[in-house]
Amino acid sequence: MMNRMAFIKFRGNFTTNSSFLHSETPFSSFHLALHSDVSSNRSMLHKITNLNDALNLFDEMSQRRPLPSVVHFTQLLNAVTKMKHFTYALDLFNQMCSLGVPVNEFSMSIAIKCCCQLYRTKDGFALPGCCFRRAIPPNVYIYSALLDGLVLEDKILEAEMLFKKLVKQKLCEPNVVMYNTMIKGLCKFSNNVTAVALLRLMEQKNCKPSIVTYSTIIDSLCKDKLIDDAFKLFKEMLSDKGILPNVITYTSLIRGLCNLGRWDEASKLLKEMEDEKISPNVKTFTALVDAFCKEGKVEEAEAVINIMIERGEVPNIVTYSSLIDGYCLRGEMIKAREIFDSMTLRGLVPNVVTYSSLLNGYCKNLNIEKAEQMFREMSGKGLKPDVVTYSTMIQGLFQVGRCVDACKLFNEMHAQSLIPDQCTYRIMLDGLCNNHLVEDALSLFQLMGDSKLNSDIVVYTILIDGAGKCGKFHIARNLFHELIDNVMIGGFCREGQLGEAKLLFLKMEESGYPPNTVTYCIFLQGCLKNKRYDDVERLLQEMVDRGYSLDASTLSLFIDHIAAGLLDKSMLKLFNKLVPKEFLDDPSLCDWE
DNA sequence: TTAGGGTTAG
Repeated sequence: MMNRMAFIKFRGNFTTNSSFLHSETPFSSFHLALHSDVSSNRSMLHKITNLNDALNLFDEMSQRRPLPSVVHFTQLLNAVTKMKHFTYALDLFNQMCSLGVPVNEFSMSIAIKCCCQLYRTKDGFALPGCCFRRAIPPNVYIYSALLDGLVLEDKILEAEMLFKKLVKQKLCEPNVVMYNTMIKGLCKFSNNVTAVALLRLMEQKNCKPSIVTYSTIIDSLCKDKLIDDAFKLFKEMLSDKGILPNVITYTSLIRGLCNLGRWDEASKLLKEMEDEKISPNVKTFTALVDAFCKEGKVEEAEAVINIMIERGEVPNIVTYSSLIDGYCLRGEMIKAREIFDSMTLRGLVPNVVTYSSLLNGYCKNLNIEKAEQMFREMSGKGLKPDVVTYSTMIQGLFQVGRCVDACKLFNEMHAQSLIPDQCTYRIMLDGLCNNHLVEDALSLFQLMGDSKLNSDIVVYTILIDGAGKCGKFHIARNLFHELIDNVMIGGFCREGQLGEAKLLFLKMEESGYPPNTVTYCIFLQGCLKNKRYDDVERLLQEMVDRGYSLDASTLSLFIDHIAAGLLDKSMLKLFNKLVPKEFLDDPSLCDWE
């Protein structure tokens, strides 16, 4: 079970083309275009498909007097952005400013988008200030670009705060794209409930949801295995709203069904989509390949690949990585290696995921030397092992009893500024316990600050089991009590039995198992969800006194309640002491008062 | 006469 947040997309670096001065394109044609009418200039801009042409055209444009209009510069800026050369686009934007081109909200929004795509959303936020100085009112395009940047960087709380601030202070009226961006962010964190609530809010505010809105939520529901809810929404979209599904909507649903092993329904849906004259694409086929491989059905997966090739679709790196997983799962490592090697012949360059798949295969088949070889090989190729690679390797080392090496690698991972996730901690704790190092496991458990990790029932099970096996029944019992209490309090809160929850909460202290940070978060969430606010402030103060902190989901709930005017703003002061610093590093976003 | 949103793997 992998945390969805761990799947941060790989960002490829582009290389600078050094043949800047040796371009084969005759620039005079672009030059001429600028003299002629606007429409032909536009068509010229459409023909620019490489960076050199664009940069040369920019040079030429900037030497002309009078300067071409901001519209022409913006078109060029956009062309560079579409090529994903964000650094160059930003550089051009700066040059535009130096040249005195009167930049407007169009060019500004492109510049902000570039900052955000480069994971420099903070710099993007500096630009609206620049907008004000230039008397450009930031509009819904600019704010949407910033919102998208926050979502891209997983700063979901800041994204929510920005969105609410925009609405509350009437800085702009969110449109369908802005709603979709916020919904995408919520879905990225599996907050489907709020995503659907936002969909309903859109309807209320007469902002028509689009196919993008529905597809985003449907995809998220499918990823969380809530396939029936996904189909409910699918039907609503089709029957009530008359919005037609496209290949993306179908692909999400087919993947959802396949991952649950509901093959018959998946194939029915595949047929339905073809009847609607919507052709499956590489991603649709890859979803099938992946699902077959996860069940070890590599023959079926290979058959799908053949069909897709017959249909003129080219399998990509994702398709083959899935196939490698399939063979690894069956222990057919020679075949897995063959697929890996054949990728290069097809012009596909294996990436971190591909390497990690094969490495995982070697670990699971207890060929640790080969796994270590892959680990070194990928570094040699300039690919940095990520959290998943490290976790896989650590697990492999524990499995062959090499605990010291496993711990070394865990430390090395820290040194590389990689943050261990839920999966890494489970592997570490399990590895230590299985190798009779329960004391070490317990100290590591104490060090795990994140309450999401601390409330992980799997983690508790590993530890209780480990402690029990080593005869440390006292420790096992303590852990068991902690777990049971947290589960019970959570259960009472869900059922609306706040009185029972509170009773148990108070009893914990008396019986020598004091509530931990997780217990507090669970109980506080219960109070908020049941609109019982009498104890909230006192509980927050207790948390401050005990040095505990609020986790992201509890904090997000608090923000919702404060924004809705259900809680006193004076509580915001307590948050400063209870919120991990990284959530509040941009004070401009937190001025609710 | 220039700007924004949704689907792929470990």
